[in-house]
Amino acid sequence: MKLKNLVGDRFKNRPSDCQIDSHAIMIRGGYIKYMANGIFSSYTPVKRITRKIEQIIREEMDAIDGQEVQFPVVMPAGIWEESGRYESIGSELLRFRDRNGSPMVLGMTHEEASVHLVREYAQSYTKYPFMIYQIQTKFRDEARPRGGLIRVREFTMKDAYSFHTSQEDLEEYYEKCHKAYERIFRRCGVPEVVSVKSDSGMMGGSVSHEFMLLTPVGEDSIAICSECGYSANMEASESIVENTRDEFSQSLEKVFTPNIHTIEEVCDFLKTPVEKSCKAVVYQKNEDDSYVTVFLRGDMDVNETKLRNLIGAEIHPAVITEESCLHAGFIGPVGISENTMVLFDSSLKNTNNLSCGANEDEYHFTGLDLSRDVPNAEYHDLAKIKDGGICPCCRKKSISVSRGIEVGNIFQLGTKYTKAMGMTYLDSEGNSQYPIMGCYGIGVGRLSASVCEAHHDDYGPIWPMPIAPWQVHICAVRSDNEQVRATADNLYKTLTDMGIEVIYDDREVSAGVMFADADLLGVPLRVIVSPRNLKDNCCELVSRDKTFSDKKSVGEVANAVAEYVKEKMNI
RNA sequence: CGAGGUGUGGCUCAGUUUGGUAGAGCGCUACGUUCGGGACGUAGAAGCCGCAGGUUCGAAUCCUGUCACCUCGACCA
Repeated sequence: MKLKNLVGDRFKNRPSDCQIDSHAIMIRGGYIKYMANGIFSSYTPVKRITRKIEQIIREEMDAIDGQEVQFPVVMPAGIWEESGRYESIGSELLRFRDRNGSPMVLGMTHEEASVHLVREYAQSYTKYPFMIYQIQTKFRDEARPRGGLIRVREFTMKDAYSFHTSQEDLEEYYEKCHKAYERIFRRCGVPEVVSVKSDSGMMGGSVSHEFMLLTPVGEDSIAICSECGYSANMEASESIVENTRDEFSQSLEKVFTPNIHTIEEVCDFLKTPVEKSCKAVVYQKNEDDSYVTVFLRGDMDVNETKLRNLIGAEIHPAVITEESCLHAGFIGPVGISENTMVLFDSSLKNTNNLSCGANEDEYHFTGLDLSRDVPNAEYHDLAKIKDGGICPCCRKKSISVSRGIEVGNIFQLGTKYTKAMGMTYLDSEGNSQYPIMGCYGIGVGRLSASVCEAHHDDYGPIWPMPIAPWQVHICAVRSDNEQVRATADNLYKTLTDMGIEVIYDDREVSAGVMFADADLLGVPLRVIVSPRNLKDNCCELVSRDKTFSDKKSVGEVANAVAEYVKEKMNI
């Protein structure tokens, strides 16, 4: 199409309320228009981008046997009452009543709808497994939208739901979906998206991953190990922070004099009854029979799960007593402060040392004989992971913490929704079973904004060819010149006939305006037709990212463009 | 929901302290001169100064209330 017909203003000033670049660019470039808090309209360029992203998603979902369906945006409260989420979700779920006074909700996610859709169909194990997905508008009444399309209240999302008859089958499919996601992000031009372990939050279930585009403006903090590839959202990451022995000892002395305390003294300090003061978790290492002992405070149940993931071994809870300490190789009382755990290994066996735990501000227990050198002792605070900290997986000091935008996620849901909503099937032996579910989401609009955030310069976005609003941008500099106009018109027609998507700027404006607008549209390949070039009977090809430029004779330019486009489409 | 900030043509902002006819630049319209990185001249159009009360001869400006937005928290399939 011709640029002069494109609806939407492009302008020079950065709007003052835009905090992040992608937001400013999308406003300045005529991509989106603000309507209300967290609610935007999209102009043609961003609509074309998201349409292409959606098409890529469709192809990859279909390739793993997904079936596209569509759920309603407006749903009766009833099915949300079945799952229990009508009550459990807060004001993020928009509730209202229809003309008859029936309670309704605006869909913010569609687990309930997906179960509702298939629970009559899938009553036999022979129907499984299957996956259904949709690409559709969702509404979440977010407390604080921000960053243009990064965090909005109304948005388009691809959400998929798979149903299985065994955990193994779910895990196998989950892995397939994980790989499909990697292909999607690669094809959208952001192969740098990483998957990280995450908390499953209100979705329920156990295993989940988030797909994060790493960028300083992201809302989440992610810990990544450069050595072993471990990665996790900070919310979910187990962490190990090493304290040097000196720091540790110094801090410890502020709280206790270095001598042996009784368990009563420690418990008194911790304000915890003796009988339920602590529990020890002891497990046996694979190698050389040595022990690692972890002491948890009695009410730290949540960390037990994390710990199991961390250690990858059975854990044996026991109330700490003199006996259990002895068993673990230690003598005397042990206490742990809130959010603090201590790991140490059995090379300490038969010393008189007890362990000490630390958090950032306080060191809460004692028994350590500071006069003795204990070279193998490790003092760890598992409460917070830090930049430069120790990787919980490979134990090297190789953790780096980055910010990231969550552009997708995948969950192993289990039977939470099928149970709650009474969906069952008969297995091959005639027993009634609950199907096991997985769910898989990608925020389409957020992904487009994330690509912009990851690939832009001071002048505008640099869209990857597969999702660019147009593939080629023709600038007819001095279109009042007859030869320029004729050449550019002809090139526009030729390329369009070849099936290439062209935005054609034949306005009679100065070159500066023309190039600035082209930069804001971010089309990956630009063809400049101008009197200066035509003097040599050629046209100029320039890539938006400035890494490529070439001159081709007027006769060759169309083929050269087609070749370039074709090459860049296959990334 | 808590703390702070901002509301003035489409955009960026000045004017508010000390009340006195509504301002600039960009953008927009017309004509002319320019023409490879947001050119210039001339002439125009466009604003109930977020909204509602109040004080005053007179309010963008002072007072009260309210709404919206921004930032930081809380929250967040």
